[in-house]
Amino acid sequence: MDVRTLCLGVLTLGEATGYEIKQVFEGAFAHFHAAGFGSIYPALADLAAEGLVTVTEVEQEGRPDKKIYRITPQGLTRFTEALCRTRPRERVRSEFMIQMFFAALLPPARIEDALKIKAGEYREILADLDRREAEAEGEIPPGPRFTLEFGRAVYGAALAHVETRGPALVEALAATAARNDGDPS
Amino acid sequence: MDVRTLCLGVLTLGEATGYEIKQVFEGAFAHFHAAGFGSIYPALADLAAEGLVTVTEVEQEGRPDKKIYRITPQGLTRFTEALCRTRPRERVRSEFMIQMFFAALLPPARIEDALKIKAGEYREILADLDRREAEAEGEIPPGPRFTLEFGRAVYGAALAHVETRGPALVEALAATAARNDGDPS
DNA sequence: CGGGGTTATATCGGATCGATATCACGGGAC
DNA sequence: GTCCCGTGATATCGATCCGATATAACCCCG
Repeated sequence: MDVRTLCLGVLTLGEATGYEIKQVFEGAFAHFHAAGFGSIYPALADLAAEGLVTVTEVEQEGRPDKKIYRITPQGLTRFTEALCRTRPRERVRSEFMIQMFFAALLPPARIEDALKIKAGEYREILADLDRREAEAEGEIPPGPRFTLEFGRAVYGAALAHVETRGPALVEALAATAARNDGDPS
Repeated sequence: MDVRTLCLGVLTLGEATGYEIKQVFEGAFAHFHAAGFGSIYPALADLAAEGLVTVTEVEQEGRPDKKIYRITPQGLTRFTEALCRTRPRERVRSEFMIQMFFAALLPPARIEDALKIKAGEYREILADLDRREAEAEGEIPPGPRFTLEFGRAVYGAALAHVETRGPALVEALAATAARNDGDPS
């Protein structure tokens, strides 16, 4: 699903500026679909040209005009169709896993650091999910709730794995490094 | 990390053709970094031009020439540096989560189907990881082992979540739909 | 003997990412 | 008090990446 369709989806939640849509991608959508300004602004321009959203320019003193986007009935139809038709793929791109896969090429201490940092990042993400739930106070609809809890389950498992299996990885790497030093056959 | 660097990484495991590199992306790397031919072939051409890999063309009857790529010492240095320098980000792009987030816009039966299909996909991925481990028979080095078990932990958690929380999602959606039908205020 | 899967190469257009640019306000550091 | 950084807001540009497509002949099953 392209960013154009995604923006349409965000606008089903209510009117928004491009900047606010970006905040949704960094907030509620952060753990399953991010997008940058370089995709969002052209997408909104296309949607407006197609009549799937309306634009209201609000003049602001000093700042650039604020453009408030609202979805049209055609836009909602279009989004619902796209949502139904889209086959639900899942792609991951993890430089962290690349580093772990090729861990033997780096010093064990470097891997140990990377594991510690990554554990910290996972804890932050989990804290963020908790915070978002606490702030909403039970008013989260079933769909968003499902995705939020999915995030918690997955990142919880990732954190647990890094914490429980990480030390064994570092040990194994240190042992191999020591063997290579001590017995350079 | 770009595909050029990734290909260099795959070649640290041994010589390979572009086609075989693609198979690694679909196998060992599948759950953390895929790549298509449209990225791999140009990447290999660039690497060869930079002297980071060598190419040996092997003529074959009928088929196109097979090009076997091997990493050079400069290539290994380049990859190790890139691996160390890269900050380990993790990005996810999940159309499945998008569908679940906007579940209220689709018929509950459609969501139920999507959940069932996704559970099946997760089971296949887990079976694939198990199969890969069984085939290697304990000869998996620590790095790849860590990533394989990470995949098991994460996809296991995802499957458990879909199976345990999925029914509650469908129920909640059905209840809302019924309320909207029965009491159209 | 036809159809589908495998081995193997490669390109092309469109989508996306990350960096960068601009402008001004408000608030905390010094 | 003034300087700088974060926030709100828009937008573009080049590099890269993705997906579809093209080509071509093999092998095996029915």
